[in-house]
Amino acid sequence: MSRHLPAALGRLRHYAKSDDIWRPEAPSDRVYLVQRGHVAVVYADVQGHEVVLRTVEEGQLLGELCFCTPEQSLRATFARSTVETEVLEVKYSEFVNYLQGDLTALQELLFVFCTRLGETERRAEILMYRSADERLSRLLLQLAETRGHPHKAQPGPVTLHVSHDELAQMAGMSRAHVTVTRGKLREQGLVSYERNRPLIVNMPQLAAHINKA
Amino acid sequence: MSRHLPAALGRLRHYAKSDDIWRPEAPSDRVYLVQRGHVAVVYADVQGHEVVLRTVEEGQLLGELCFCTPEQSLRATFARSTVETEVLEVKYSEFVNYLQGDLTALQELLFVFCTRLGETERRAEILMYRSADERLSRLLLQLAETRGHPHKAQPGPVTLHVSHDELAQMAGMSRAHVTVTRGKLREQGLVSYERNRPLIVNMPQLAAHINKA
DNA sequence: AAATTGACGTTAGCCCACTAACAACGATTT
DNA sequence: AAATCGTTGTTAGTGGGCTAACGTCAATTT
Repeated sequence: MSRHLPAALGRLRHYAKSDDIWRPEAPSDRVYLVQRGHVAVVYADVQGHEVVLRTVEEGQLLGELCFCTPEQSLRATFARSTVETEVLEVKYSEFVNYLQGDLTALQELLFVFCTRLGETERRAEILMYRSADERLSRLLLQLAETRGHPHKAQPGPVTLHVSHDELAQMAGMSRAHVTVTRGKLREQGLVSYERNRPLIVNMPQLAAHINKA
Repeated sequence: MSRHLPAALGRLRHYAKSDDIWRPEAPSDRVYLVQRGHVAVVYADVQGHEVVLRTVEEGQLLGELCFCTPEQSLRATFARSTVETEVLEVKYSEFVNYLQGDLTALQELLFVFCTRLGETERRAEILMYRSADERLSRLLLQLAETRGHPHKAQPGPVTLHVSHDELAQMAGMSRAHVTVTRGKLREQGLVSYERNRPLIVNMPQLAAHINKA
C-alpha cells in the first residue's frame, strides 16, 4: 500500500540484520512501512521456542495490529529484520489523522487488512493438517503463490527463496523433518532443488498431489 | 460492528440449523451481517476432512474476505449455520458505496478486520505447538477470552459453551484425544465440568500452566 | 589457506497422538 | 416406553514425527 505516504509523517529508521524493531514489551502505538529489507514477526514462548507468524517484504505495512488494541497495549511478539532494513515509523494517532483526509489510502488499508486476513486464515488451515507431507506441501504452495517468483510467462514452476529452518517454524515441524519430507517431494518430482540453489516449486503437480494424498 | 446498518441496503435471509449460507463454488461478491444465530466458516478438503476456520456470532460481520478478492472469485469454504440463523445479505458493491459516505462505518470496519486478524494470528500460533496439552490449553484460553461468559465480576472462572468435536476441529486433534486431554486438565484443576454442564475455564491458573509446561 | 560459520543431509530410538472400536449417558423423537 | 441420536468417556495398538547426535558441504572470515 502506502509506500508513497508523505515521508514527513514519520521517522526513518535503520536496522542491521537481526535487529529487533519491536520486542514483546514494546507499546503497540505505531505502524511501520518497510522501505527496504525484510522483517519477520516472531512469537516466542517462555522456553524460547520460536515460531514465525508472518514475514513482511519491501513496500508492505508492518505492525498494523495496533488498529484494534487499546493504545497502551503491548506487542507480545518480536519483529526482527532478516536482512539490513529501513522502515518509516509512524505514530498510530498521526496515521489515523492522515487517513481521515485520504479516502483512497483508507480503502487501500482495508484491502491490506483483508489480504492479510485471508493469508493468515489459510495459514491456520494448513496447520490443522496432521501429516508432515500435507503441511509442508500446502505451505510451499501458499508461499509460492504469495512470494514466489514465476518463470517468465511459464505457468508451472515458481522459484522460492526459503531455508529449511524457516519452513520448519512456519509448518510447525522440526528442521530435520523438513529436510526429510522435502526430499520425498523431490523424489516425486513435485519440487526440485540442489545445494545452494533456490527451491523450484512445481505448482500444478503439487496442487494435484495435495488433492489426492 | 454495523448491525445498525440500514436494512434496506440488503436482503434479509433465513436459514435453518446446518444450512449452508455459502458453498465453496459460490461467488465471493457479498457480505453478511448476522442478525440472529451463529455461523461457522469451515474448510473441507477433497476427502471431506473438515476444519473450523472461524465462528461468527450475533451482530458480527461474515464473508468480509470479498474485500480483497477480485469480484468474480469463489469462496472456497463453507459457511454453515450451527443454529437457526438470520442474516442481512448485502452486495459487495453496494456495501462499498454505502461506506464511501460513512466514515465512521469505514473505521469500524477497519477495526473489525484488525480484530479478526489478531485473533486468527493467535489461532495460527496455537496450532504451531506440537503437544496436545499445550494446543488445547491455549485454545481454551483464547476461546474463554473471545467468547466466554465471565462470572459476574469474578476475575477467575469463565463459562464456555463448546463441544469436544468443535475443540478437536479447532485445535487440529482428534475428538477422542480432546476428551482425554481435557480430562487431564480437569485433574489439575485448570478447568471443571460435568456431563451436560458447560465448561468452566480457570483462566489465571490455565495461563500459569502454559507458561511453565 | 585455514578456520569458522551456517545451511543441509542422515539416522536410531523413543514417545505421543491417532485410529478404531465400543460403552455410557442424556436428550429428543416416535 | 422404546428407539434413535448426539455427545462424552475409555482403551489397545500402531505409526509417524521428534530428539539428539553427527556428517557433509559451501560461503565467508581471518
